[in-house]
Amino acid sequence: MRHDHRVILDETDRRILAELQADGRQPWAELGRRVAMSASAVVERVRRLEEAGVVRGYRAVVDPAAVGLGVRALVRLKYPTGNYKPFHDLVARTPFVLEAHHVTGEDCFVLTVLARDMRHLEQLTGRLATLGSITTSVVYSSPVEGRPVPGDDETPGG
Amino acid sequence: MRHDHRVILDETDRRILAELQADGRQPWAELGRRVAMSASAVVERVRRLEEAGVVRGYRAVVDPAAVGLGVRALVRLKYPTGNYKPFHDLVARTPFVLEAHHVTGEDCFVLTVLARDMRHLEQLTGRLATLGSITTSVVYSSPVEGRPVPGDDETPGG
DNA sequence: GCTGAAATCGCAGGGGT
DNA sequence: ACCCCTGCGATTTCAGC
Repeated sequence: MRHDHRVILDETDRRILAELQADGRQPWAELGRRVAMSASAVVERVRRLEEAGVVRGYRAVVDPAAVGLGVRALVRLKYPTGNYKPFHDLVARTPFVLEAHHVTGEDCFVLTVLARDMRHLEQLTGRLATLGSITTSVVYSSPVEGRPVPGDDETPGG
Repeated sequence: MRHDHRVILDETDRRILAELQADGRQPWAELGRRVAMSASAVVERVRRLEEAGVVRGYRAVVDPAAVGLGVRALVRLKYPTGNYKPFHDLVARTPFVLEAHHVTGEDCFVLTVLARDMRHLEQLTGRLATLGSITTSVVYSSPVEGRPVPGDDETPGG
């Protein structure tokens, strides 16, 4: 659970990470079978990966549309000041903001937002617009989503 | 595992989803304790949530920086034509593209990209730039990340 | 990293409200 | 529709090697 320092992974570690990103709930015994190790050995490796901060946890993947949040949007925010307090306060009490990234470029922040419908999105963006100038892009579809973090040596023809 | 049609969730379902998004690997017995139900009852509910497409799976959360991918960027792509084949082909064989969203606005696509370092990012964006005009924003930090999908009635003072 | 034994869990079947 | 209990096989865990 400590630092973010680089960790050296061998081939088995990478296979374990790929497996756990594909199915985070499979039994250790099953995972052991897939990477050709005993259950106890695989558990020890996973424990070390967690300890090293490589594996940060396990999460169920929930489909927003299935729970009534059918609209997804990316909101870019041009934030005028260096006082980030109002920004943090607003996103902290707005659970529909799934992500907020501080980025280079003209737009200081990029947010990923979920909304029930366009009316709800209008309301959410209205609140965000009190912080600064925003640009909203509504997501039509996501051709790529939920890809696993690749192993650090992966370079498949490109 | 069926359609994306709306599903009606009660309070218990929402608590289950919150728990499984916080720790997707906890034993059903433990989850039952937390929502005050027997293990078998909680398993039955989770099975139904999976069946309905609300829970799409379980994934380990891997820290990209810990495996040597210390750079994250958002790449906006102004795609000139309606022929999406070259785009899909390129992202399909580029595992460092974690997400690709088709969005409204001037930029047709927004991609989330991981890279080992700036040199690697330069290489990746160079490839993407063959498809169309791009705008790259490098992520400094992510004040909000990995938030759970909120219950559909959540409106906490905001 | 492997084995082996005890505790725990997962999974079906059956039944109650 | 929803929930609980029981039984058995599989899994987890922790010891020692």
